[in-house]
Amino acid sequence: MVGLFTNLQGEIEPKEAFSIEKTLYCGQLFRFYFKDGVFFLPYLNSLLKLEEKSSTIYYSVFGEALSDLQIKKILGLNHSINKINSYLAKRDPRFKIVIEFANGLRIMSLPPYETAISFIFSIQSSIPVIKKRLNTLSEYAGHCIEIGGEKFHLFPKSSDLKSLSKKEISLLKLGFREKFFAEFIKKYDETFFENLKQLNYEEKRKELLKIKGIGEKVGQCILLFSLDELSAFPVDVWIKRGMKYFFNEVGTERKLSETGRKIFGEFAGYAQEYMYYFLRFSDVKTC
DNA sequence: CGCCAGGACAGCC
DNA sequence: GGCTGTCCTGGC
Repeated sequence: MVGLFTNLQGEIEPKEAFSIEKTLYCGQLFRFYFKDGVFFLPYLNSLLKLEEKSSTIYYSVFGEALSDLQIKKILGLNHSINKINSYLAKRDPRFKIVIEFANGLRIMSLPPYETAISFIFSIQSSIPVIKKRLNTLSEYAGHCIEIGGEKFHLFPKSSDLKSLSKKEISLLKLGFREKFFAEFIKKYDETFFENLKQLNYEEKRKELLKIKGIGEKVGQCILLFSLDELSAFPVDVWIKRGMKYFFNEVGTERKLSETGRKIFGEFAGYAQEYMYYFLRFSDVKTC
């Protein structure tokens, strides 16, 4: 249990397009719950409850307090989305249809330690599988918050994970990812990632790629979702198809990522998430 | 049951 | 630097 419950409440009126659904279902965050029109998001020592009613966001915070400003930052509501959209449309007008379709999606600002583990778990895995692994881990080692008889588990701290037994690790069924995870929790903690924030893009990227289990794609996801690098451009199989479909570009992940960053500049990460959302949820088939 | 989806890495050139 | 084979689980 996390201390005494605070139960802060408030509301946010987004000034520009914002959709909780698009933001949560685009694969940046795996662990959230949806029930009766309400979303629950574990975030560090807090549980955030969100409800969208006629474009107002009503929130409650359980566990550790979060300010209005912090919540906006977590949800990407601090980004000037109209400016970003017109910037991207200008960089490549062929992309307008994608921007239109995904409008409302925001890049979140997530805790890097958890994000790193989440994307190590994501290697060669589908979203439901990733979610199950992360939930199991949180149930073993994370703090629990109970609301109205419903239990929610926060993501474990580095200090919790260092004491995981071999057996508990094996129950996560990580397969070949297990060795990456076991080494990761031994060698890294939250502070390591907080310190990365002071480096520039290329330095951060290099540091991440030194970690076993973090390659080009996973590294760029961590940069984009948790290390304030909106120009990162992670290339997975979807984006690979998309780059061919929209720009007739092919090549390695590294090369396509550089191409995407050249086309879309400082907000390439938004273009990447928009593209992912479009490829997965629009009717347009690219292969 | 077989088949497929999904990235990192070592080993090779 | 790029290419190839291998690694494992769960859903269909």
